[in-house]
Parts: sequence; C-alpha cells; structure tokens
Amino acid sequence: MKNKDAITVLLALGHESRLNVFRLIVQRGDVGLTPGDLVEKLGIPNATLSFHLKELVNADLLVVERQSRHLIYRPNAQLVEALSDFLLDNCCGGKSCIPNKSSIASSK
Amino acid sequence: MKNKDAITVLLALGHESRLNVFRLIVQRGDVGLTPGDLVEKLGIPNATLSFHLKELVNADLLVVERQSRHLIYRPNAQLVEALSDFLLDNCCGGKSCIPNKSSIASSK
DNA sequence: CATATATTTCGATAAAATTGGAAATATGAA
DNA sequence: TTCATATTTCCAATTTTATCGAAATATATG
Repeated sequence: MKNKDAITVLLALGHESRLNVFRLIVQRGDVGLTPGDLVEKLGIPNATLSFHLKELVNADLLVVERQSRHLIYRPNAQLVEALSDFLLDNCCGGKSCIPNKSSIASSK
Repeated sequence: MKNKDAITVLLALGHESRLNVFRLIVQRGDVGLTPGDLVEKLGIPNATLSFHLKELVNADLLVVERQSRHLIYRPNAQLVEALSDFLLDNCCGGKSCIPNKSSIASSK
C-alpha cells in the first residue's frame, strides 16, 4: 500500500455518513446493501448518499454490482487490515512493542 | 470507540504530512521525535507542522512530553488497532469471513 | 410505448480544512 | 539580563469538501 492509497481510504472513512455506510455494509458482508436500503436506514438524501458511495468505491472500500434495477454494495474488509498494517509498518523499528501479528506474517 | 473518535482519528491520518509524521514517529517508538527533527526530515514550515502535530495529539495518536527546550512526540499505536476493530466490528454479522482475531478476542 | 422504480449527475451554495509568515512564548546558557 | 534555540499561536487568504433539489439515466413491467 502506498501513501496516497492510504490517504484516500482514510479520508473516505473520515466522514460521519460514510463511516456509517461502511460499517453497515461490513456487517452485511456478501449480502450487501442497496442505496435504497441505505437511504432508508440512514435518512440521507439520495443525491448525498450517491456522492458518498462514490467516494467509498473510489477508495476501494466498497465493491458494487448491478442486479437489475438495483445496485448492490459489498465491503472490502481486507483493505482495512492492509491499512492497519501500513500505519504500523516497522513499528518501533521492528522490536515487538505491539504484538502485531499481521505485519510480521505478511511483509509487503 | 465511538463514531466521533474514529472520525477524528481517520481525518487526522488522512493527510499527506500528518500521515508521514505519524508513520515516522511509529517507527521510532518510545524514542520519539521532536518538531525540529520532523521539520528537518519532512521540510515542512514549523507553523504548518505545529498545526498538524496538534491534530494528531488531539486525535490521541501521539503523546507529547516536554524535555527541557524540546518536545518529544511518541506514538499511540494501540489506537490504530482499536480503530481497525471498530471498522470491522461484527463483520459479516459475526460469521468468520475474515479471520479477525482481535474483534473476537476483545469485544467492547 | 408509457409508466414506475432505482439511482446518478449537475450545479450552485455553504462549510470546513490547509497554509505559512510574522509575532509571541518557553527554556536554557553566557 | 541578554542572547540563542525550540516551538507555538495568530490570522486571513486559499483550497478542498459537503449538501441536496432538480433533472437525467437505467431498467423493468403492463
């Protein structure tokens, strides 16, 4: 992961509505949610939601698939773990100050 | 962790300079870094750096201690893990779609 | 085709974040 | 006290983001 990618992800999640959207969709997993579902659950105007969904897809935090008239948004949860690893990369110069399993197991 | 805290952390990290500052300080661990070190390493004007450091401390990502004329900034790496857990909370409704150890071990 | 539902794009406005020079504050040393 | 170093605060211009009504696009159905 590069600096720029991380920033895109962080900014995408650093917004009240988008954070709510993402966490709801994470909980649904592969079932996913449509914009209609989200408008109902969150009470955001459709145009506003659409703007935010675009940001999340752009950051690769959500994946979208059309199913007839509906769009289905699903989470890319792995990206969150990749982000976490990136942020703590080479923490404390490599000394195990934090038991960060993943950064040891999979060094990119 | 609450929604609002998460947003504060995400926005704090979602900026080129602040991300660089944080990752450098993470790598130093308890040794820490001073603003002077960072100005030199990153080439940011001191006023600008000071603004960014304040954001990171405000988000609780950095802890600061004065040592004579210097300030020493140190990382709060645990917060990154707490954030990651928050983002993936109850992922896929609890089914183990992602082997997310921490969210199973420590549910808050 | 005509109509209904689902969702996005446009565009103008409002709100928030970023920048950095200059001045101020804090600490230490001569 | 005076000077030097370290760092912050102030502030106003600039840039970036967010908002959402209204119109446009896509798909399905009668």
